[in-house]
Amino acid sequence: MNSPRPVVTRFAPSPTGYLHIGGGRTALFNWLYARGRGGKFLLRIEDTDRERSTPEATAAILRGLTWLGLDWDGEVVSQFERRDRHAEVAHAMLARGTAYKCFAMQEEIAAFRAAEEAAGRYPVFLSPWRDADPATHPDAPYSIRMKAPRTGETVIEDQVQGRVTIQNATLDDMIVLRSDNTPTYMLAVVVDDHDMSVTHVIRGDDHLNNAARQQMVYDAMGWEVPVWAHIPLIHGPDGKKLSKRHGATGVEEYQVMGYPAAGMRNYLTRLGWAHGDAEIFTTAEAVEMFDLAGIGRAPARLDFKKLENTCGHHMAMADDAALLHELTAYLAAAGRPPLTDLQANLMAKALPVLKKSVKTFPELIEKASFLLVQRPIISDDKAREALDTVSRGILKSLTPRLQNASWTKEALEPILNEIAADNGIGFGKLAAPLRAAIAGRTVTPSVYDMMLVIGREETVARLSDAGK
RNA sequence: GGCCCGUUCGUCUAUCGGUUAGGACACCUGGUUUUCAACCAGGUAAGAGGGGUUCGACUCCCCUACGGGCUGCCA
Repeated sequence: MNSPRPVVTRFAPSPTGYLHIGGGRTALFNWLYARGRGGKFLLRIEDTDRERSTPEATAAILRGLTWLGLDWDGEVVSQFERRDRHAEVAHAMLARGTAYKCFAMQEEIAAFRAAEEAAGRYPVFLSPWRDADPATHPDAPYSIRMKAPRTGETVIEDQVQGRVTIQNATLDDMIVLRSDNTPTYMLAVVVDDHDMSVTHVIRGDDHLNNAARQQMVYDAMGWEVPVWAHIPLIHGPDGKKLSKRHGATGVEEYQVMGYPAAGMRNYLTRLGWAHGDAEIFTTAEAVEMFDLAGIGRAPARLDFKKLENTCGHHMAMADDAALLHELTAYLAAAGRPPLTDLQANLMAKALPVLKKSVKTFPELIEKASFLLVQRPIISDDKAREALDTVSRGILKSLTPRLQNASWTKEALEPILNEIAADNGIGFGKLAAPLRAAIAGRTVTPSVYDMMLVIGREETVARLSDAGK
């Protein structure tokens, strides 16, 4: 609070799997907050758990962030590589008298906890070494425990949750440095956040209780406590914590499903955060509007329908060239065949029309099938029905009329209307076989749009094929 | 078990003691249309329950219920 320091936020995932959608949102909030205030957004990989951390997971997290468009400042920090510094701080605490050597064995502690729990009590392990005379210390491995206050309370001034008070008596003297000299998470986060000059810690509220213990470390070292903001976790549509059984939980899965990144950002920003009635906004606008005060206190549920709707708006407002670029990236990510040069050219022409009515890239591909197929076009069952003998005759009579027409909607419209009238049918009846002939299916964009995109030559060729 | 947090339409939310409780998604109806869409107009729909405080509570306090989190020499 009232800190004169420039804003520095960070995202600090542990590399034990893909980037979770909840983690992606946490990163997004940190990113928005920093970017909106001319601050820095840092990335730190919490890889101190050597058993579970993998370089593949780190790579996946970076890919996910990159896809979401969240760029970080400076180098990615590896927490593991900072272990010497963590140990150094633990020893500094020792020297300051805010920590002590504990020789209690793990088995001893585990047994104590088991016994307490069996007795129905809350196990707070009080180490007998807390006030022991150093002269009595055995020559044995030890861990370093923080000498936490036993009485009173610790108050967390949280920007989202408000003032949270924790009784110190419910907290035991946590270990900051293990007996093998490696730091625990509680120590490492604080040391890293301090060293990285992090001013605002925005993270999941599963860390709210941890904040009290971490604040004690800040106090023990005489460091300035950062601004806390613990945001509620994302839940599945059923209100339960989001897990695999709800379907996609990884950010990259959403890319593979074909959601545009801009729509994803907009949706995720609005999930658990509001700014009046603002619903659809650009990333620049989000950066401008985002604040901690707008974050809700209750966990929000993922709603795919709204995600799709939001994505639809972003598809429609996207820049054509950028959209084509993202489509290419989508195809690669989804393992679908890339566009040929010809297809890319046609797509560029069709995009201004197609983008208005699609929500995702798979839907875009579906609507664009007329320009992706090659002659001879293979019709589906419904299209074949539409191409009955009578219809084929009509198409045949249409072909020569198209040869000389100028290729604009204004010029084509009267011709098609005339053909329809000549055959005593409405335009709707004529449109069906036209769709079938041009696209091989009955659900397509408007016939004019298709004809204009593929051009006269191709249109005539397809109609001729169908007329045979 | 203990501690901490949360609870407004089905969903995301606005409201910051006085509103016909607003918007968006979804849903329903109608319109438009060359199909599916898109688009336009309208509609249904909410303060978990119970006590207080107050002239007046969705807003403040307490209890209950429900949901979530933490309770490791994991992060």
